[in-house]
Amino acid sequence: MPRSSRRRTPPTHPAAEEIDLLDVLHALSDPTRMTIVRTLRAEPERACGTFPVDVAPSTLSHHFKVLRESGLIQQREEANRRLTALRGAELEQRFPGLLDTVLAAYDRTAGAGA
Amino acid sequence: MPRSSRRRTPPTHPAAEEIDLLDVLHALSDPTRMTIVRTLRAEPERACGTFPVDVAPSTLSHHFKVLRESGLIQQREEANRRLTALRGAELEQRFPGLLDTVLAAYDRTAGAGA
DNA sequence: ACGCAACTTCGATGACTGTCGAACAACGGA
DNA sequence: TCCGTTGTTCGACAGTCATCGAAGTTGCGT
Repeated sequence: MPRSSRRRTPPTHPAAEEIDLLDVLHALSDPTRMTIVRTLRAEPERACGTFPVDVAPSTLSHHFKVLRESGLIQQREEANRRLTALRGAELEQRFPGLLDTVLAAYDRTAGAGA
Repeated sequence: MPRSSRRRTPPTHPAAEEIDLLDVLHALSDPTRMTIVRTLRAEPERACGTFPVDVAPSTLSHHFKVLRESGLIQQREEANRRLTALRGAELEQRFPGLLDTVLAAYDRTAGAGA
C-alpha cells in the first residue's frame, strides 16, 4: 500500500439519527473530554490546540476522535487547523435537554472552578 | 487470614454529596446497567435476581457494585435477598433533572421496546 | 525551497472492564 | 441437620482505554 494511504482523512461524523445515547454518556464520562465539551459550550468553535487540557497532542487527538464518533462534536478543516464545534442543535433535537442538564450538573459540582 | 474474613460485607454507599457525575455517566454507559436502572424506574425495589438481563450472577453482582459505588442505587439486605432501589431523591437533589432527562433520552431512541 | 506549526496515525504499554465459572456464605424450609 | 436458593468473592481472560513518543502529512511564511 502506498505511503499516501497514510494521508490525513477528513473527519467523518455520524448522522444525527445515528447518535447513540450510551456512546454519548461514555464520551462524557472522561474528565478531559468533559472539559473539551464544556469549553466548547462557552466558545462556538475552537482549534484543537486551544483547549485547556494538559495531555499530549496525540492523546488529545484520540479524545477528539471519541467525541466525534459519539456525535458530540463536529470538526472541519481550515488550512492546517481543525476547527471543533459542539453539535448542539442536533443533540438537542435527538436528546432534548440532555446536554444542558449534564453540563449544569457538572457545573454544580465541579463548581464554577475552571 | 481466617475464613470468616470472606464473610459477605453489607453494602456501602457514597453520601449524596460525594456522588460524582462522571462516575454516574460512566455507570449509565453500559447497556446492562442502563437496563437495571430503567427497570428500577418502573418498580421501586427489586431483588437482584429479578432483573431482565441475561448475564451470569457474578457479572450481575459486578454491575450492582458499579451502580452502588457511583451512587445510582441503594441496596439493603433482607433475609438472604438483597433489595435494590434507585437513589432517586438524592440524585434529584444533587443533579436536578439528570436521571429524568437521561432516561427519557434512552426511551426515545431505544423506543418503547423493553 | 526550506522550515515551522498544527494535527494525525502508529505502535506500545499499563490500567481498567465485562464476562464467566468455581467456591463460598447466609438464610429459610423440609 | 441437610438442602436448595440467593447472591458475593475470587481468579482468569480477552477486549477496550487513556496515555505517550516517534514519525508523518499538510499548509503557511519566509
